[in-house]
Amino acid sequence: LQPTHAEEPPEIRIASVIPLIPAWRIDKTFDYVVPERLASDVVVGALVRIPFGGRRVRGVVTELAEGVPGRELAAIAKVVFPAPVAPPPQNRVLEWIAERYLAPRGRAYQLAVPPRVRVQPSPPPSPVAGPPPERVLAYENGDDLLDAIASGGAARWCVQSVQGEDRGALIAELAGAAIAAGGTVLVAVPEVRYGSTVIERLAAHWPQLARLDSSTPGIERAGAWVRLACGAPIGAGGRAAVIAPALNLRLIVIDEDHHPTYKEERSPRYDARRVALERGRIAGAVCVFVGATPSVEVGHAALIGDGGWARPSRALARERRPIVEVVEAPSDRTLSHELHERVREVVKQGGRVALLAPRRGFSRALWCAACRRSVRCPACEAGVFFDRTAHRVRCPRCGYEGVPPDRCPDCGAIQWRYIGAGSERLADQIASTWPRARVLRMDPEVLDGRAGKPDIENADIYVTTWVGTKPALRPDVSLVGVLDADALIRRPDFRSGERAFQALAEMSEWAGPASDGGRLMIQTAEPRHHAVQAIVRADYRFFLEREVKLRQELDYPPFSELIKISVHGSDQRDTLDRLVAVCREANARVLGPITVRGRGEINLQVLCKCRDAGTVAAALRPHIAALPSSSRVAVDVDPR
DNA sequence: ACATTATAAATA
DNA sequence: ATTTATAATGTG
Repeated sequence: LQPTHAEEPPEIRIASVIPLIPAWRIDKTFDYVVPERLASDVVVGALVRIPFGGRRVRGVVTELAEGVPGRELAAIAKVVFPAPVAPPPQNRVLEWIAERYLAPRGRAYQLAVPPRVRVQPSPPPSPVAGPPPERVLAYENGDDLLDAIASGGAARWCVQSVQGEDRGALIAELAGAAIAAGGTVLVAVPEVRYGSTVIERLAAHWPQLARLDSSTPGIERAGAWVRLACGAPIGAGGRAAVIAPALNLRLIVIDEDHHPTYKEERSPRYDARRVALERGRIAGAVCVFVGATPSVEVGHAALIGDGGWARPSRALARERRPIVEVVEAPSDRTLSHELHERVREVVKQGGRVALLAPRRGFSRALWCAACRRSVRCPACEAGVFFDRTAHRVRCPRCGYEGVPPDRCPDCGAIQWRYIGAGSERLADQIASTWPRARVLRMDPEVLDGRAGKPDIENADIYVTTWVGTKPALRPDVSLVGVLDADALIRRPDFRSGERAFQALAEMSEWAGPASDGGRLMIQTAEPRHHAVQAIVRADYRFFLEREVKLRQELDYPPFSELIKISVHGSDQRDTLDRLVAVCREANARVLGPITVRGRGEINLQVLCKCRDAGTVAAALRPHIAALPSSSRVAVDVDPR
């Protein structure tokens, strides 16, 4: 009856692969034949090597199908990594990152790829139980949080940790709850140079902790990656930890979510906090933000009941705070009479003091190491600032700019010192005021000096800048003096209030509880500012409610989502205008353009306020993809 | 006529 | 990103 088709082509297995090539031209998948010998290893999410444009590149499998190819296909050469790096539902997170942050898919998939080293697959280690819950139960709603972790499913929580809390131990309790329920855990910590106490605490509980932070060597990171992909119970690292592989993910923890390092500054410019929420939603995991000063975005969600909020009792928060004094900042001196008296008292009693001077931008003065004279502007004799990255000197008064001289014009010495002018001068001044006190400057320059760690335990007065105050390096002090809180409060940025509050809260924590003699003195011209008052009251909610109101009035996050677009020179003005038109078409409100000086070049910049950045990003995508590679356009979704 | 270099197009 | 075909420019 039916004629037999003698040459019916047989069905074969076809894999769709996204090549790991960061180009808009390759923002799509390519089909390959799966050879019989690789049939069991080529799964969705597998990292493979494929022939591509006359060479071999790596790629990630996004789809598998049985069928008849519409054209002749090349074959997958081999599987590169012993475990899939982006199995579903992980691949959906990567696709989401490519979409939201306007990156070619190949670049987004690159995030899922471990360091380039050969590793062996490993059987999942048997899960070790965590510490029993104790600290978390001291918080309001702490029991509900444990229930949420135990029962599984997507949820978001804000854990507003009390000042002085051992967050490593607290997070270990949460992780223990997830592991006890048969799930796995990823913990992200701020990426900082001097290590993370939270990771050390976790490693103490779980020797098999998969360490992904940048301080662990590449080969070990690749090992951690494969262990997680094979089902290891817990991994921890910097912002990249939120895209690490995990099987049966139940809990994602973001430690100190206000920290700026959660924003990736290279493409794809993702915000790890936002990615964590999306991954939690997709994977059905609880997303927990832990910190003493949660960002306004996280705090606002907790405030309006979008997710849970575990917080310390008011009594506990007050018990942990230092005595806080707010004084008028003197205009003629650096130390007010009140602060001067406190320092004198403490030093007399053999206690220790920390004084904080604000750092002025990234500019430093240039000093001769021999005669200690600073380089002056040849045009107007004012002191010049030295820009280390551009290796140029600039005069703030007349705008003179030039190459720094080879040798000192006064004594001919060839050795220069590049020193933060503010803290250097302050340290000299403090030392001459209290000649018998040992004064130590704790700037990054001093800490990174080849002499190793300075003797931080053997000084009476520490003089430092905001950036020099990494928690890991803080010696015990009984008095912290903030010389100029206004430099924080008055910065020209809608997050200045938030940043000021967070910085002051850190200083409050450094001072320690009043019961141990801790005292914080803040010099400011705005003693009634809510960032300052919230520190006095040790009341995060006090700050949050006022800051949220301001954000709402100005329609800034969390009431809008931001996209920042910048183009290189003013000759790109029409490119920018076209993109702005697209944003407006997508119902974004556009501020600017403004001109921004960055590293010698002048950029044009606009800021888009969007109801949903995702839809505006989707509208922009084809236009960005079609731009010639010569046009230097940077789109930053969720800028910081 | 043929080598060298810039440019665009394709990559399964 | 890299290769490859194609056009453009240069050289004896």
